[in-house]
Amino acid sequence: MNSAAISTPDGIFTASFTERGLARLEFPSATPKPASTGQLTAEQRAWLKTTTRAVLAILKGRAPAEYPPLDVSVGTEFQQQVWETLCRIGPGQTLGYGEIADLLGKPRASRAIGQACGANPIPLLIPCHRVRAASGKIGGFSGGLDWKRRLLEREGVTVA
DNA sequence: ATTTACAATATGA
DNA sequence: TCATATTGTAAAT
Repeated sequence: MNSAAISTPDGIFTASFTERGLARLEFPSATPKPASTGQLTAEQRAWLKTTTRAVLAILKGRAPAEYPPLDVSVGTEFQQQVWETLCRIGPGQTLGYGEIADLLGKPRASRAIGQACGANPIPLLIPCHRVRAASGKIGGFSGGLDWKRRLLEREGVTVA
C-alpha cells in the first residue's frame, strides 16, 4: 500500500492507496512522520490529485467536485453499507446514529453504527463528522473531537 | 422533571 | 465475555 502526503492549511494529511483506490486518510499528527512518496503508480498519482482537491474542499466546508475511488474492501459488509450511507449526507447536513440505522433497515443498530463510524479508515471523504447523537450531542471522532467540531462549524452546523 | 436500568446490534480484544 | 463514537422505553426518585 503506497502512501503520500497531502499538504493543507490545516496540516499534512497522509493518504494510502491500494491498487483499487484510496484506502485510508490520516489526520495530521503532532509528530510528523516520514511519508514515503516514492512508489506511486501513475494511476495513484491521479487519485492523489483528486483526493487533495477533495480534502481541500471539505476543509473549507464545501462538497468536493470529484472523489477518487475508495477501497473499502477492508471493512465488513455492514461497515461498507454504513459508509455508503454516510456519503449520501449532504454538506451542512447531519444525521443521528439512529437515523442511519433506520436508513439501513436496522432501527436498533445505532450502537453498531457508532462502531462502523469509528472503524472508518477515510474520514473527511466518508463524512463521519456529520454524524451526531440523537440528542444533538457531538458523539466521538477518531481524529479528535476538535476536528469534528471545526469541520461542522465550517459547514455552518452549530454543535451542542 | 431527572436519573437509572436494560435490551438490541456489529465487531474486536 | 466485555466494551464501544447509541437509543428508546419503563420504572423509580
